[in-house]
Amino acid sequence: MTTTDETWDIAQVARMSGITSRTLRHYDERGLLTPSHTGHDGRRHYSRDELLRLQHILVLRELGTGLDRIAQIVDADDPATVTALLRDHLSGLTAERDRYARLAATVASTIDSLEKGQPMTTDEIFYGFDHKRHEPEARERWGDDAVDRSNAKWESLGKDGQQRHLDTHREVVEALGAAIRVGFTADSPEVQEIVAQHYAWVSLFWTPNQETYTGLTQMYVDDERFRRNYDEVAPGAAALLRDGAAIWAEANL
Amino acid sequence: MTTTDETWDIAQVARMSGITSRTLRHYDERGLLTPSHTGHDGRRHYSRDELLRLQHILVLRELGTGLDRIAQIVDADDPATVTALLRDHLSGLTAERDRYARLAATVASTIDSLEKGQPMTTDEIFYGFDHKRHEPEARERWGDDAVDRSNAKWESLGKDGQQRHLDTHREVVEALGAAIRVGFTADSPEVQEIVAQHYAWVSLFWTPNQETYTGLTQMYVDDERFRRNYDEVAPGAAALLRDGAAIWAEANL
DNA sequence: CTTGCGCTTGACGCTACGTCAACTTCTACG
DNA sequence: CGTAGAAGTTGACGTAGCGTCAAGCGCAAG
Repeated sequence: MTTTDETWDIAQVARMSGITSRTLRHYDERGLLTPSHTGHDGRRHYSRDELLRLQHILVLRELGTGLDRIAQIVDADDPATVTALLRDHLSGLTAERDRYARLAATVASTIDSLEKGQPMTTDEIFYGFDHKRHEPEARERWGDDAVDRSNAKWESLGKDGQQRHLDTHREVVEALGAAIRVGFTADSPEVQEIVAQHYAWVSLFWTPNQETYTGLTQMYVDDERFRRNYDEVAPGAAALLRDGAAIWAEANL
Repeated sequence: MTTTDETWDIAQVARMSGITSRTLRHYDERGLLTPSHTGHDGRRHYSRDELLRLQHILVLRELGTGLDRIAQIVDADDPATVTALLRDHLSGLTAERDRYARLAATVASTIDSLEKGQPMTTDEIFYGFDHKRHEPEARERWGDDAVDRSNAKWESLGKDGQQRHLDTHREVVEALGAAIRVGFTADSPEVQEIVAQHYAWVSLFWTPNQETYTGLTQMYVDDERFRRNYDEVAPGAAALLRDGAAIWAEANL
């Protein structure tokens, strides 16, 4: 019983997370992270939920997302939005990694030209330097559009609709399990129908095209966390969805 | 002749580099990047030198260095400082890459906990999240201390001392070449003496310890750009310096 | 002659905190 | 029990790196 009632004061949270207490106070001020309760003397106390939310916030902050948008994202607690956002997250992380790889190449080039004293062409000078294209893209990806629309959609569903939406995903996963047990193949009309349902489910918040949809389902297979979610109903469910999605997407997207 | 007299106006530079004209004006204002000349109407014109300087600036900016410090760095045009700084550059870039790898792991962990609804321990929540340690370190590494001392040292040398310093490195490289041709081994007193000279040369601006010094000389071998600089005098010069440094550092650092 | 484009110089705005300052509260110690 | 010191609190102002007007000028085209 005592383990679930743990709370931490501002200094402990600061040490654990590696940010300053000032930042925590700032987040409280902005309404981004409110302490679970405040002592009679005004001291802030945080519980496990706040720690998770904070970690969520910090990951997004690392990616350069503004606090306003972070608030929108972490407040969107429906699974479809979270799934879509995390997918972008992961691709954002790998994109960053690639960006630094290109930067390293540019630095090496610069070293070369500095050491040799040889001039580079103007094209070479800024090669691999997508700087302009990178920033706006990052901001667009997390733009008001996508997130706002997503949140608005979710809100507009009402309590009932939200519950139905959650149920829909359950149904998709279980239909996949049933299809596997019966032995349907990815190109069967039955599985294609399930894929269509899944696409409709995802599309409620985010509209993938052929490429991104096959990429999404591929990730369900590649990423252990997602795969487990599907395969716990029936082994191979994630793979079946991916294979079915590849066929379906080519025909319908 | 016409090729070396090229100039570009602010809009062209902005397009090439991917930054805004406002930023270029800001850099002019700060004295960070002054146009090669200004038209009678006040219009800014940039030549090749400014483009190179700008690229230098932008690379540093990507790494999160402040404009003040960027100015110090790009104004330090001596090879020892540049060598040390670029070494840190490259390690900084790979560190960033690693950081994003760890972030990806954290994101995956978060996905897991969100999907499963299972609580993570407080340690797990912030695992791989060196956030606090990362930022200050980056700022420290480029801190006033190192760069200021380096610049001050360089200035204090005077024109003569600066030239002597440049010559010293030439001497070290050529001594290595001679040692190779004569067949001296890394543990020979002659090579050890050369290493001592090289260490003294580096130490004028930056004082490596055993680990960082062996790391530095290892990089001379690993990085093609640096290696070429040594090996063009005699093949194997970089490797000989590294091997000698390993022995020398263990004995003297 | 004027319209419009692209530049110019101020000047103020903004984000995400850092950094005092002045004050309260809890804990430790004599 | 009194008090010092550590650690929290709330304002409030400062900072970096530009974005974003506003107002004006020079030049080429119509």
